[in-house]
Amino acid sequence: MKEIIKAFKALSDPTRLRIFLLLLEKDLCVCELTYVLDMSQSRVSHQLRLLRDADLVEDKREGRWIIYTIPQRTREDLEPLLRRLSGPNPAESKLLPRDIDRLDVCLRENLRKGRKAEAHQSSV
Amino acid sequence: MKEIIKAFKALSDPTRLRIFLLLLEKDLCVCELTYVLDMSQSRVSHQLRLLRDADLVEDKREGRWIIYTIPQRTREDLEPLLRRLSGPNPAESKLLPRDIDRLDVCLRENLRKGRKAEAHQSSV
DNA sequence: ATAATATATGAACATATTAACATGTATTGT
DNA sequence: ACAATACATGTTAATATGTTCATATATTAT
Repeated sequence: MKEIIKAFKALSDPTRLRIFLLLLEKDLCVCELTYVLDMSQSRVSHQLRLLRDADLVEDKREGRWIIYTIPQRTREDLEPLLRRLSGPNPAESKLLPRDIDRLDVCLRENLRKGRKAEAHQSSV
Repeated sequence: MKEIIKAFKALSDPTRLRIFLLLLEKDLCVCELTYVLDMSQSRVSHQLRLLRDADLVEDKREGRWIIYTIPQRTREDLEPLLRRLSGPNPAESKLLPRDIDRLDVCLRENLRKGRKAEAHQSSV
């Protein structure tokens, strides 16, 4: 029962739910999440820790980055519920449009490898 | 997204999760819940309100009592998840043994109709 | 080695949540 | 009408949570 509560609690905060929904779309490192969410790195790290403590995400180092992932089991447990819960169209992701946009930008500009996305307003 | 958060938040408190799990087993009135949980009536009422605000339970007056129910839709959404989440045996209820016991007593003694369970320690 | 990048963590503060207590309302029984 | 039962609600105090700021650690590049 403690584990159930931890899991629900972890997902009952807007910041963490946004992170979780983003990770459902794609594995991401902290700096990518920081960019997409437009929040301080420390804030993102803190919340990632809680998600990890609740066993909702896993992390693995990959060179300089630490990539966060949702384990398959967790995905199977929660994805169906998230699709069903509230909202007129249960099929579509519950992500904020804003987060979808910034995730797109982040992936197109290859934030992780290229190190050139600091000024993402720049040239084509 | 706000609704999702409300639902998760509602289930992320031990008191409310216990109530929810009890209601999954059987529709109950406030005084039955108060007895089973062994808590103050006001505390139970408060928590029921939050569950209701999160659309996780419904209430209907029935004579002197107000019966709390989990709507079918909600049941379908959450029962599978609760069965899967953590615990060696996903099939069994996640209820505390203590709550199971007291629920049994409560139902055997017919707390609602009989008005005789005040001193449940009493005679046969 | 040193600097730069990526991430984690600890302390302090503000805010939100929970529980206890007192009290209010609605229904039933006499 | 009155008392008793069932339930709800407002207020306050204790506790938990989220965010920020400062700082620490780990990896890579030079």
